[in-house]
Amino acid sequence: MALRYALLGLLTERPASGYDLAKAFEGDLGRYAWQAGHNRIYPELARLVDEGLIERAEEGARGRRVHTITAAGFAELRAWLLQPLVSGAVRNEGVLRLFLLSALDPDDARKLLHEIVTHAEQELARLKDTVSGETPVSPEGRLDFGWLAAGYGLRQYEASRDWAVWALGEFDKAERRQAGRHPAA
Amino acid sequence: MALRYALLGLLTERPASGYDLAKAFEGDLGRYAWQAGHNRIYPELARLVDEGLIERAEEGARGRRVHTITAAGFAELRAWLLQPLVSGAVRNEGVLRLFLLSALDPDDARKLLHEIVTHAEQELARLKDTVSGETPVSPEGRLDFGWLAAGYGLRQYEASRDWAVWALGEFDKAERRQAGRHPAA
DNA sequence: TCTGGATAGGTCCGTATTGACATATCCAAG
DNA sequence: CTTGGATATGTCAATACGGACCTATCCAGA
Repeated sequence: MALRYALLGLLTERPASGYDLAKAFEGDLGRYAWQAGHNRIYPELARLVDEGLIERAEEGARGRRVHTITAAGFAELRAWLLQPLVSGAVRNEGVLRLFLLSALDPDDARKLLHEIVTHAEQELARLKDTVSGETPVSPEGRLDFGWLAAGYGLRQYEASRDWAVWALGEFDKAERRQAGRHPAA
Repeated sequence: MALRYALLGLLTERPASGYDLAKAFEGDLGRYAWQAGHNRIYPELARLVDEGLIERAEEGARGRRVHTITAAGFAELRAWLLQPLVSGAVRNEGVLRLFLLSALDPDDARKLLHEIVTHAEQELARLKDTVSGETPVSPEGRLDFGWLAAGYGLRQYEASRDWAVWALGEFDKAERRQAGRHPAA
């Protein structure tokens, strides 16, 4: 159900072809929020057309077909966005790995935590550029999806990094406690 | 593919029945990392047994069958956890809504952002209790999954709240810029 | 004793999703 | 003028998943 809203949302920014939309999912949208390939997008676009939530223009060059959101489509999107906050589907392989970290022995776990910190720092550098560099408004004066997403990603990675640093400290503490309980032979 | 690792990971903490595992997904694990109902869990456990990654004990009361991770299962889990960081499947309806926020007109968007801030504050209060209250180590001296997860959730919600506050500010700025461009009639 | 809630296991069906395959056009660089 | 890469759209089969449904046991409290 979420894919259709992602598509409707993207189409409020500008009319787009399935190909354009597939590319949009390759950015921060796909990294933090929802993923979809063209194979999933084309059938869903067809359904949205059937339901009158979007309109499809005639074929352009290379069979390109541009889609535009309708008033009905916008109403549907708005209803979904404003419905009471429920934590719906959540699926994040990266975070799952973080959670399962304590299954490893301390050396492995620490190695992984250090990697997380390094990785987060890299992403932070990239995102800082995006957030500070890009013009924040669309021609009509609306904030840009990608820019908001980058701002979110930035804070997300800061949180991840801080968590990893905290977890490293906790691993150290736990180990010291164990050492105290079983003094060196 | 991730479900199996989640199950293997949970079984490194302690042997568990399918029912126990289903409950584990109702906590912070399911909220931030990966969701699964018992309808997905039972078939996957059967597959893991077939592949020799876990072992299933005889039936106890109410047909309860306790599963234990094998050495092979642990090796599989470890390999997955230590494999180079790739951003795998990500799916988060809540974050998607945040990203699509700028599709709304400023008043609606602001309303939603305020809700996000309120909601985040509530969750923060709950998580602060968990993180500060619970004993951080298992009997064998290993850090508790749930506790690490709560620590992550805490930082996550802080990031969400900060983002929403930042976004609110940006909406204000954008609106003031628009007002400047089209002075009040 | 009986009843409701928690424990415990499971199936089935429709939809969502992914990976692989397939095709055609446009265009710039060699 | 040809070739490779980007643009563009699709299908199909296999798997993953979620919601709904079903059964049965244990036990505490009314």
